[in-house]
Amino acid sequence: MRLDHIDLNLFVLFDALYRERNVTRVAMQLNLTQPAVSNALGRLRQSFDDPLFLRTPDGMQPTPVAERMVADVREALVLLRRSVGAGARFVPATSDKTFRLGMNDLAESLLLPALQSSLAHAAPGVAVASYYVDRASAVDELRAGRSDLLLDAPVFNARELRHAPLASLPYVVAMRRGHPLARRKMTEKAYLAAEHLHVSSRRRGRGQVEIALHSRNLRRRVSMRVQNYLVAARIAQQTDLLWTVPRVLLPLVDLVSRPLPFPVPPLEWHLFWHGNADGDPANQWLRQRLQALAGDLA
DNA sequence: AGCTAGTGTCGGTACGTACT
DNA sequence: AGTACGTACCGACACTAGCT
Repeated sequence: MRLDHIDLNLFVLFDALYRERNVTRVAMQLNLTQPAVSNALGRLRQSFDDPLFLRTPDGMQPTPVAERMVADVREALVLLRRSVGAGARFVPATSDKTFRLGMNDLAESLLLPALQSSLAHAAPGVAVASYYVDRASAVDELRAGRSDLLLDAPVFNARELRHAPLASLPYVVAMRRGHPLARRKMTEKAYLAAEHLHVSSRRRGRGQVEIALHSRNLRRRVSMRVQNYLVAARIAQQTDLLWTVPRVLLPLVDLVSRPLPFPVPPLEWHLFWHGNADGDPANQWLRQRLQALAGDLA
């Protein structure tokens, strides 16, 4: 394949199709018709002598050749956009960009209301879409540009990612109003004797509390494990389960709290993005916004 | 330099095909 | 039947060669 025989715009289409997995949506994004995109894909297929994307019930799935190409294509597009000036400037007041964020419902509850207020003033045309992103696919999400930023504990060590600390959230023990343990000081003995509620979107894996207890050869009994914080709050309000949560959540729920009777490291939130997006002004702008909002949380 | 005809490219419409 | 991708064909446009 000779580069002088290929229209470089086809790589823009390739990038969009890799992200969207849908020819029709790509056509709308690029202001083309579906057949125009289909024809362009045909030219790409001819150039690379590979189908690149296969039609499946789950959309247009990339072939191994496309998978091998995508990181280089995206990197090249970032460099091109930077050098030709398109995208080199990000003007929040006039931008209609949609930022795609990966975060759980705790982060959504704590950050998105303030982010929306802040955007309404500074960037009225900007939209935000938040998704739950599985840790196993997090690096792929960022590499493919399907997500702009991810918010999670510092659990990723892929060299292609960049990250920055966002917030450090200390834990407390929360429980319903009128709970028998709400009237007195929380002791380690009382904590360990109680039944607990735990929030995690993963099927297995120990949380921060379990790790802290394990280091002291202690265990607690988790009798209910759920995947989102708003559900957990309702359960805690209606049962005697204790819920060890970041203190910052308390203003959002009708629960009382006590200090933890043993040391547990705070929940560390980091912001992750792909190295390709490191110099992207829009990505930089949103990172700064989120860091400012997270600073207000603390 | 300006005009014209031939050629290639690309995106459009219309329609076919596959799948749910 | 509805949705989505691929194909056939057509027109617009750009480029080039040849002619005046």
